[in-house]
Amino acid sequence: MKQLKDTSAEERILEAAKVVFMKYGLYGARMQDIADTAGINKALLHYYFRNKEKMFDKVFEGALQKYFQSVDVFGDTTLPIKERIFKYIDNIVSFLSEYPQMTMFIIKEISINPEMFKEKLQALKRGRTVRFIQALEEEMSAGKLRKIDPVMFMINLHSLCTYPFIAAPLFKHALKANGKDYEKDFSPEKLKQSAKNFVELTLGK
Amino acid sequence: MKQLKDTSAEERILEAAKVVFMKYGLYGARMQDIADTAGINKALLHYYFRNKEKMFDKVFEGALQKYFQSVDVFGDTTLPIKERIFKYIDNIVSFLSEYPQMTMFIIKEISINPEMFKEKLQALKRGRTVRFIQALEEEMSAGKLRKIDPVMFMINLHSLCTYPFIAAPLFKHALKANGKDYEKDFSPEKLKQSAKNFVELTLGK
DNA sequence: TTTGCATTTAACCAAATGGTTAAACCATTC
DNA sequence: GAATGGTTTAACCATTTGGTTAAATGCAAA
Repeated sequence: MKQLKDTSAEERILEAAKVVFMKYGLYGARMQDIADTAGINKALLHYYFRNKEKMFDKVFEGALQKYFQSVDVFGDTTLPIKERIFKYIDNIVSFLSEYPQMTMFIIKEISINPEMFKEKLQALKRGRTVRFIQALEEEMSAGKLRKIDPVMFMINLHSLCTYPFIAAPLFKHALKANGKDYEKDFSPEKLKQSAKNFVELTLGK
Repeated sequence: MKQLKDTSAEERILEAAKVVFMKYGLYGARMQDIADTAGINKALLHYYFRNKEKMFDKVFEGALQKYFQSVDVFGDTTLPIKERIFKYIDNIVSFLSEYPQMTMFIIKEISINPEMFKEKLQALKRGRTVRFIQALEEEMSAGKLRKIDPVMFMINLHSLCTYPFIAAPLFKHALKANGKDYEKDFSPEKLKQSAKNFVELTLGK
């Protein structure tokens, strides 16, 4: 089992909890596994974070915070629409390059236990997405953007930016067959460019 | 001849195992939970499927089988390229409409325990994807399709078809704010149409 | 040096969990 | 009716797991 060191115990525990919870989820994660990964005794976990759920909460809250930070740019009304979209692409792809498991973690845990996170989710969104969709519709009506289904556009945009990270293990496997180097196809820069192409292609310029 | 009950115990167990394993994964799932869901005694599980891992194997094998069935059409060289793509879109979207959690289940379990599934994955793919990408490249060279990065195209195509199901819980939450009925935006038919538009747009006609 | 406090540990504990066993049930066959 | 064999169950068992406790350690202030 991999160990983390060279930081305070509390930090090491949180970092280890992040790793283990992301991999196994709330139910699948084992306290002993977290302790081993952090390189400390199991009792320490309970000293710093009363119990498993409280520890999970800390980890999940941090994850949500960081995740929704990428989406916040949609609400920045000082920027023109397309720039907001491009910034979102840069944000989310860079973020997921660092934490490729984040999307699955958040979605899985929410779908397992929706009640647990209702308030937290409610606090994070304040109609950002819905308002942005309205802004899209307005520009389409004004003839500044091609008229398409704005909701489907948003879904597609998120899909292009997010799924490549989720499915990376499968893709790598499916594409590994001849001598070609497919790692480069997952480079963040290529993904960003591809998503931006999609935006230009569908919204017109 | 033995009379089939409308649902035999064994079938009910497998069905319950599917539900519970998909939700919690191998480590997170509890045998008692599976037994309760199936409405039988816990010992029955071990009677039909020796142990947890063997039961999981059965479930996972079935999942893989069904999942890769959707992709098989890429290898059907009797069909023109674009028709293969369109058929894949129809296949995968219809399949995921029925089992929205399938993608996450497969990817999660593989990423947790890659060794466990190496052989099974190896058996399922025989360069299908790689050969299809070569076919794409040939048609591009022949001027029949617009010249784009074929690997990125495949990644994008899968993303558009798959991610909407994965993220449905999040999307529904993010979009639920005014009186609009957003359920229709997740209709399989709309998704298929949107993915096909993407294909036409990027590969040219 | 000693006091006080945060940090750390080994040793436990009760409950949950995967798994076993032996017996009961029940329809069919002899 | 007895034997057969697949099906079902309650009662167990050993291990794992989340959580507790009391004592040890280190360290900074008095």
